[in-house]
Amino acid sequence: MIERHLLKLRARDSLSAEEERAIRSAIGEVRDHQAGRTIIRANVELSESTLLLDGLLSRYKDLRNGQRQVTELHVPGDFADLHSFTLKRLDHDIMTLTPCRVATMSHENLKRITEEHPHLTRVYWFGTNLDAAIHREWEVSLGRRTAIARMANLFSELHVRLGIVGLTEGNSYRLDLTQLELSECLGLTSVHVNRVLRDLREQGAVEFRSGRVMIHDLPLLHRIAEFDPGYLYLEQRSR
Amino acid sequence: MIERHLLKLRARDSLSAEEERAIRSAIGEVRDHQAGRTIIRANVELSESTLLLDGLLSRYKDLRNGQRQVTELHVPGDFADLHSFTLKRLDHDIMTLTPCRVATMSHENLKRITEEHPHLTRVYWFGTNLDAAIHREWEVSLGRRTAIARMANLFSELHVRLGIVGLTEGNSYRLDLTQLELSECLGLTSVHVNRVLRDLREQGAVEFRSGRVMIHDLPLLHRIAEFDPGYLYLEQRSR
DNA sequence: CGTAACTTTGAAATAGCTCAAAAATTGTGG
DNA sequence: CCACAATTTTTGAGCTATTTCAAAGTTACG
Repeated sequence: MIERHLLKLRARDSLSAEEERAIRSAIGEVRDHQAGRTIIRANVELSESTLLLDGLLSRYKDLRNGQRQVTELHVPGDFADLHSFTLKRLDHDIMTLTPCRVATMSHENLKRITEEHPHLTRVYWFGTNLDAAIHREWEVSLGRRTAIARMANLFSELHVRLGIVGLTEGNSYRLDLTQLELSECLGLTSVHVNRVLRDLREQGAVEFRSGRVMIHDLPLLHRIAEFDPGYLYLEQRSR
Repeated sequence: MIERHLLKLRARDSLSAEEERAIRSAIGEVRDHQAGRTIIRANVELSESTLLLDGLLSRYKDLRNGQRQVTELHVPGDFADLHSFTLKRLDHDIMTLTPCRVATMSHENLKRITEEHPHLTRVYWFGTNLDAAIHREWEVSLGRRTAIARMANLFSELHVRLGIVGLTEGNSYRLDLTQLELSECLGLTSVHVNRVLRDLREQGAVEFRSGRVMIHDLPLLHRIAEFDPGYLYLEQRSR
């Protein structure tokens, strides 16, 4: 059930059997949500964090004029809101982009982990710091990269993150987003996303159709993106 | 010495005398740096975190074409790289924008804190989550806001953050940045920053001259920015 | 007091946006 | 499995916020 979560954690640090047991016993209820539901609202006091088991989640903020900016996408194995443990409430909403299965971990149980498992605490702290690193890379994309490089970056990032949890088939993966949703990640309009996708397709780098990303030339994609996976911290830390 | 750091922490959570003592005894060496120096380089293994006592620091990433994106500014009382404790290395550089005084806290001492002070650990974990919240708000600015709203947001954010640590004089504060440096925060060119600053000045909202921000109409500034300080988590959490 | 760094302004260029409509795809009830 | 409504994708044409390039002022300071 939490296999993908363990895969994600073990891609960066070792976990003892004891720690794995602690995680398993901290997990609570499992829930299913339909696509397109806001499952966590900003500014609501929270008493549990949500672990994504299956599906795609989006952290986003809406502006008054109706524009939306997605600040991070979550793939299976990610905590959607581990940060709510220390923040108590969120500054953004979280919604399902596809049908999702999630598990909860109460803040009470997380507190127990901080009291009994210092190393596991650091592993989870690392997890939220990884989210921040992803935010930073997105800031760079949004602030400085061209539309095509932003798109290429997003596809590259998801290729790595989904690969870690076994959700890629070689250079291809499911990504059930509309072009409008992509545009909300990239700070673009959906019309422009459409043109950028055509451009990437015609260059022979990637194809995005019917909810699937097919990378035809990974080095080219990385070149267009100026992609450096360093910010995903794939190396093993030694406790 | 670490008074501003304590002010920042206590704006969000209570600290026991014991915890304050633990922080004080974890602090190491104090160092001074000239303006314009990169004091922490991406991808270098780190064994200590850096607490900013005085001055302004910038987290930034450079692109191959020479463009730069700043991902966060740090004010006195902030840890510049508390995240290096769990990340071990950074995905970005950190430089001084003004002359700075910093103190170090070794990762060894931080590790001891995670083992002996679970609540203080959560307070520090909160600190890195606050940085992530700031990143998210910048993503929204960079992705969706107009140039003038971005500028107004940055001035509003710094007004709050500097206020917490006693570095504002009413609606005015020191901000020793060039227009080029501002543009690197906002994903704009320095030419456009210049025009936006004129616009804000002519509207009677803010004036930025000779390293000082003078807010003439705070409600107007907030209105232009669509500023909501919720993401700065100013309320007290109850342990 | 000279020089480097920074700010300001102008004019032309452009990446990405807006508006609008057509084409394709997907989902649904019968 | 079909028909059709809704959603999504695609394309076109004109527009605008911001950039680029260039040069002139201004400020800081060694």
